[in-house]
Amino acid sequence: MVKAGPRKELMERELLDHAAELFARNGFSGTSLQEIADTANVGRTSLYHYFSSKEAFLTALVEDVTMTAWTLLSEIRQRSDLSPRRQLEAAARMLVMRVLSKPARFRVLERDEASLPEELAELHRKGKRDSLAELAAIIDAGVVAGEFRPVDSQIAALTIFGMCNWPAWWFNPKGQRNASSVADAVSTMAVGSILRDDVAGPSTPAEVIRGIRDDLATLARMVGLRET
Amino acid sequence: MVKAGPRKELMERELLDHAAELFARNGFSGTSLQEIADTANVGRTSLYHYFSSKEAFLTALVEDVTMTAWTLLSEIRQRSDLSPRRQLEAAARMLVMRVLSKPARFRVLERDEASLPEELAELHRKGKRDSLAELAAIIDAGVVAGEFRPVDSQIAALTIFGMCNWPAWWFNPKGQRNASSVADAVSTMAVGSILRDDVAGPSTPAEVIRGIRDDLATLARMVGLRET
DNA sequence: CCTACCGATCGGTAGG
DNA sequence: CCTACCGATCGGTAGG
Repeated sequence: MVKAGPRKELMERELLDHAAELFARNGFSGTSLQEIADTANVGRTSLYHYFSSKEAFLTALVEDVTMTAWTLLSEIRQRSDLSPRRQLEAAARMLVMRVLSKPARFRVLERDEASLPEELAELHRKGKRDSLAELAAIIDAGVVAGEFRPVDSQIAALTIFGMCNWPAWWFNPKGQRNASSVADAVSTMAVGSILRDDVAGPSTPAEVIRGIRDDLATLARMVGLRET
Repeated sequence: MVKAGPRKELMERELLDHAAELFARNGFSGTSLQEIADTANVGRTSLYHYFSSKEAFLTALVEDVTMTAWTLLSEIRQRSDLSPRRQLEAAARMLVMRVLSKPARFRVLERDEASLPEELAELHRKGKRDSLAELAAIIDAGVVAGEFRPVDSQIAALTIFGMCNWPAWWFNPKGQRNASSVADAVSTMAVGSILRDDVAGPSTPAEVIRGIRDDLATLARMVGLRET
């Protein structure tokens, strides 16, 4: 990695931020280089000093966003100190925080997927596929462990990605809610959405008795009795 | 409403379907009228016989989609035969089915919101605002009734919209899952995401005892005893 | 006068 | 970081 001059780096960063906002609002095709230049008060052709093409803006915007989710999800899934439920909670929280750290870039990536150069598009598709598989694996583990309902883990994983990505479209960094509280709320909802619970309520006396026995066992542990 | 010739209506419908797919894939700005014309095997200028401008395609695509959600949600919220929980379940199911009936149009509406003519954009914003309020009202009612956890109803409603809209981006009508089973899965997850349950588990002996008392009351009802 | 188009070309603007 | 341009293609409209 060649160290670029700080002036140039600063300008690149500023141009990218403007480009992200414009691409997120009007799309890649709907944004002209002239518009990007205008927001930065430079001539249009001067942009080519920093980015070799319009596509290079898009590449720079999304390349740091595309591949990271899979790595992070994989690390969470391998943490044996966390139950699947806690893994899912951590995963959802991480996904929301990640999305809210750069909301405009996520909207661009989601929106203008088809405009990505083929090599990057392939990385992006692989990243999505692998991330989905990691999240589905966490969910399957939780189903086997009895923590989660016996859901279709593909649909559940896709739906939870939806929950975690959606804040990119409505979150206002200048609003009253901070990213962390949104992440807490969404991750709690994500866990709740597939958590095994008394959805239907106990429906037979036998189930009620089993519930009482569970409660008594919990109570026994609390007061220090050995399990019988 | 003037009855148009069936031939013209048929052609309009076919053109709209092609336009929806192209707009959904490459965006409004990223799609040329030439491309739409090519997929329908007509000359580009012939399109002007059916639609007065490129914008008219966009308007026709989304105008039937924009305002309907609010009406349907409002009707569900006013059904006094349904508890808030069942209202939420019905609402989520309806939202998913609605999205999956025309996935491409929903993607276009979400993606190219900024390209809508101002009058339609205003309707769209109002539709989203009102729909959010209806869903939040259902959630608030459920919180008051004790069916739902005491969530921030705005965040919860936005997140549930996210869950219900996301299938538009991954659902494959030719795949093995049908729309109805996806709607069932997502609506169950939506309800579960805010349903009051033992999310944290009982944490004090007093809570365990309360749980046992609840179970005993349930058991008493089952075997026909009067509540004490 | 209507419909369903056609080949050609308008004035402007795109990325480079 | 500008001026001066290019090949092409854009959405939209002309006459027939």
